[in-house]
Amino acid sequence: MSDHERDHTARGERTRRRIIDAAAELYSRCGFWGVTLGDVAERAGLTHGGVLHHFPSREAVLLHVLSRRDELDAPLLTAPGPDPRELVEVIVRMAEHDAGAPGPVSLHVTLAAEATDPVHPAHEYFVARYRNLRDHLVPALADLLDERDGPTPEIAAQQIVALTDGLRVQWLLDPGTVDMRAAVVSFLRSLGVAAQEPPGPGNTDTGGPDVGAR
Amino acid sequence: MSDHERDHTARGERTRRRIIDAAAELYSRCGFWGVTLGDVAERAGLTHGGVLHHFPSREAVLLHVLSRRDELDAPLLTAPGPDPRELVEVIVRMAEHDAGAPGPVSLHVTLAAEATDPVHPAHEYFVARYRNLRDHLVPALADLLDERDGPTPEIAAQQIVALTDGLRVQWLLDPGTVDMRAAVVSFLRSLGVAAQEPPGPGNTDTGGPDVGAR
DNA sequence: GTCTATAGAGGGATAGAC
DNA sequence: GTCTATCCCTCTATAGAC
Repeated sequence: MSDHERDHTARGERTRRRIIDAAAELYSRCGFWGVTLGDVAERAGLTHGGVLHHFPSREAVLLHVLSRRDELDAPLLTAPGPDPRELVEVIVRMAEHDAGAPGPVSLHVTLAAEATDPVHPAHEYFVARYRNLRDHLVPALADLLDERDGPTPEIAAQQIVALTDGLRVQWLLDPGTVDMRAAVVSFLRSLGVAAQEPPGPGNTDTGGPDVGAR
Repeated sequence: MSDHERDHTARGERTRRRIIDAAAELYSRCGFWGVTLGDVAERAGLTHGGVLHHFPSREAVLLHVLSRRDELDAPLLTAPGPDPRELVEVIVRMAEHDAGAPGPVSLHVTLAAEATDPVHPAHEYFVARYRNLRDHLVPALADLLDERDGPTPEIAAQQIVALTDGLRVQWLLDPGTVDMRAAVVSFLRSLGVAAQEPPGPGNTDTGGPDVGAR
């Protein structure tokens, strides 16, 4: 491959990436139905014809946004289940991380709710994602929970994912009224899987590993 | 007022109601951005011109859908806070009721997520709604919780609302994998506000009173 | 009270110039 | 690889017939 060709395709890749990032930002605010090809093109710095050179259709842009998201948290979903001893820390770090990253949080919340409709182009994606996520948490929870007087690991996984998602909605609507980290830590203590004292300082974005439906 | 006039306005009211109900059903599947005036008109059995005779704009239809929703659960939001002794029962009944009513659940989940965007026409509505809902739960929780080793009433209210919302998303995506009632009951037990034995039988729609963000 | 007609803007997608 | 031009369709909203 010549230098010329390499530069050529490298630039194409960069443009595709710019388009995907632009679309992700817009979807995070307005959802898939609220964003047009023209909106995406404008934010990516080209025309809507240009976007359609890189992606065959509007729907294809969405699917590539979702693939990109999977790449970004591949460490989470392809890795083996979290070490039970680290589970609590991982979940709490996710809440802290979320609190510093409204964009990705909003992308998840908005698209997941839209994709509730079986006809939505991302429906199958989100069904599979939630299944994987819960299945990913169950083994570590099975280790930590006392099944005698607490939820089953399956129920606890549903609860943790639900709590996380629900807090995100309240926080996005009205950030000042919700403390995602405190609510998550307190829940893990109620479950009996976290110590009584909080494992770390307040609402800081540690940039640490990520978990949760997002 | 003549009989003629009364029949006239009564029919108008019925048509407005039909339009609002049609819009609510469609919004529950596709959100506000995913539904056009033509869609609403078709389902209500008129043309889009007919719809615009009753409502000045597309946005007005949405706002009337939200008002209608408020009317339907006025007993919840205008009543004084639940009696602490009934709080658990009310919350559990809500989960059971939801499990039999995907339409209203989906309307809430989809619009709340969309309305996360400050520009969405329903943004202010949902901000206020969540504030009211949490404030409504706090007094009863303050009565029930042992503050020494549990969450504050404010945090517990955030958690209950979040758990409920999050479970709804998982349930709508994949009903077979989620037991909303079990997850809620188990959480209330973890909080120490519900007895160890479940207060009633399995997933039955009792048609009882309603609580929750919806 | 509902319809048809129409305006005017904007949507997604294709073709071809550069 | 990107743009412009274009097609055809759908959208919201208005005006006026019935």
